[in-house]
Amino acid sequence: MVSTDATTQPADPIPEAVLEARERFVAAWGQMGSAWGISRTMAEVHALLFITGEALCTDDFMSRLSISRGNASMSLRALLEWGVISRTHKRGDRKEYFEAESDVWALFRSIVRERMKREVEPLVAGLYDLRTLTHGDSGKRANRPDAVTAAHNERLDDMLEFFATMEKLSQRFVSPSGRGLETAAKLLSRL
Amino acid sequence: MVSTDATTQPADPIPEAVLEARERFVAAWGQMGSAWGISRTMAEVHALLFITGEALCTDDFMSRLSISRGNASMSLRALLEWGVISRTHKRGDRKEYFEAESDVWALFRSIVRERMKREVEPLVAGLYDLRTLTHGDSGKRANRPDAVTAAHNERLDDMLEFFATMEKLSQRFVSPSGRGLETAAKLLSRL
DNA sequence: CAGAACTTTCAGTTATTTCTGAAAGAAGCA
DNA sequence: TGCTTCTTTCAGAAATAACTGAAAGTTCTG
Repeated sequence: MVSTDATTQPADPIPEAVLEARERFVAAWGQMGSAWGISRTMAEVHALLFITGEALCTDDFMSRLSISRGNASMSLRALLEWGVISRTHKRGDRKEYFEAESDVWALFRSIVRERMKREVEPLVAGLYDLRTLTHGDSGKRANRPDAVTAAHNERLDDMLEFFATMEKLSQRFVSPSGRGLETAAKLLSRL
Repeated sequence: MVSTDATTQPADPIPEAVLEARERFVAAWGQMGSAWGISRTMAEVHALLFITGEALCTDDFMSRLSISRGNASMSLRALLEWGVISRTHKRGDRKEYFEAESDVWALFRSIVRERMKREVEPLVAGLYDLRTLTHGDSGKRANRPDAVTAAHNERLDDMLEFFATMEKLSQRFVSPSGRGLETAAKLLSRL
C-alpha cells in the first residue's frame, strides 16, 4: 500500500462531475431513507458505499459524511444486519472495509425480506392474538351473535387475509433463494 | 340525536372484549406506522377509525387517544390527503365526522400510490438530473472513456431502471382505476 | 505477553419530530 | 349582523430519535 493516510486514497483521480453526482446521490438517498423510517445517516452511508462502488473503511465514512466514529460504526453494523453490505479486507491492512450489494434487485429483496421479518410478522402475530379475544364463544354470549363483535371480526380478518397474501408473495419472490422477482416484475409491468 | 355529549355515544354497548381488541389494534397499527415513517398518532387515528367501523368526530379521537384538538385536526387532515379516510356528516349535527376506507386492498393502493408520488417520483427526477451530470460528453474528455465515470453511470442506470419498473408496476396495478391488484397478488402468491 | 491498531459501546448531548393550547378563522343560524 | 359552534393554524413546549466522543473491548503482531 502506498497510502499511509487514514482514509482510502483511490488510484485514479475521480472526475469532478462524478464527485458532485455522488454527493447528490447520497443526499437524495438519505432523504428517501428518512421518509421510510430509516435514519438519514444510515441511508447516506449505504448510498455512499453503493455509488462509490469500491470498498471503503470507517474513516472514509467519517470524513466523507462528517460523522463520528461511533455513528459510522453503528450505521455500518445496522446495514450489515439488513444484509445490504458486507465486510472485506485489504491485504496488508488491518482495517475492515465494507462493500455494498451492487445488484439493485438483490438490494430490494433484502430490504423487503428484512422489513417483513421485523415489522409485518410481529404485527400479524399480534393480530392473531387479537383474534382470539373476540372469536371465541365469548362473542356470542347470551345466544346473541352480537353484530358489533361480528363486524369487528370481519375487519380484523380482512386485514389478516391481506397480510397473509403479502407474506406468501414475499416468500415466493423475495425469500433467500428468491429468484424470479425481477422477471416477474418486468413481465407484470409489461402488461 | 339523543346524545348531548361532546363525543359520539354508540347505540349498542360495545362488548368489553371488542374494546380491548380495538385498543390493542390501535397500538399495533401505531407501532407499524412509526416503523414506516408515519407519525404514531396519525397511524393510531387511522387505526381507531378503521377498527371501529363507524364515523367518528374530532372529539372522539381526542378522548379515545388522549390527544389535543390540534393534533387530531392535523392528523385527520393528513389522512384525508393520503386518501384513506373521508369526511361525512350526521344530520342535525354540525360537527364533521370521518370514516375510514374499509376495503383493505383499496387502503393499500392509496398508500402505495401516495408514497410513489411523494417519495419515489421526486427521487427518480433527481436521479435523472444526476445522469446528465456524468452522461454528457464531459465524461469522455481527452478522448478517454473514463472507467470511473462509466462505472458510476452504470450503477446509476441500474437504479433508474429498477425504479422505472416499479413505477410501471404501480401505474399498472395501483393507479386510480387500479383494479386487478388483489387478483394479481392472489394469483402470484398461489404460485 | 505487552503494545499497537482498530472496533464497539453507551452515557450524555444535540437535533428533529411531534404535540399542545390558545387564538384566529369559518360556517351555520336567528 | 352578531352569536354560537366547530375547525384550523402555528409558536413554543415536550418527547423522541440520532449523534458524539471517550473509554472499554478486541484482535493482531513482534
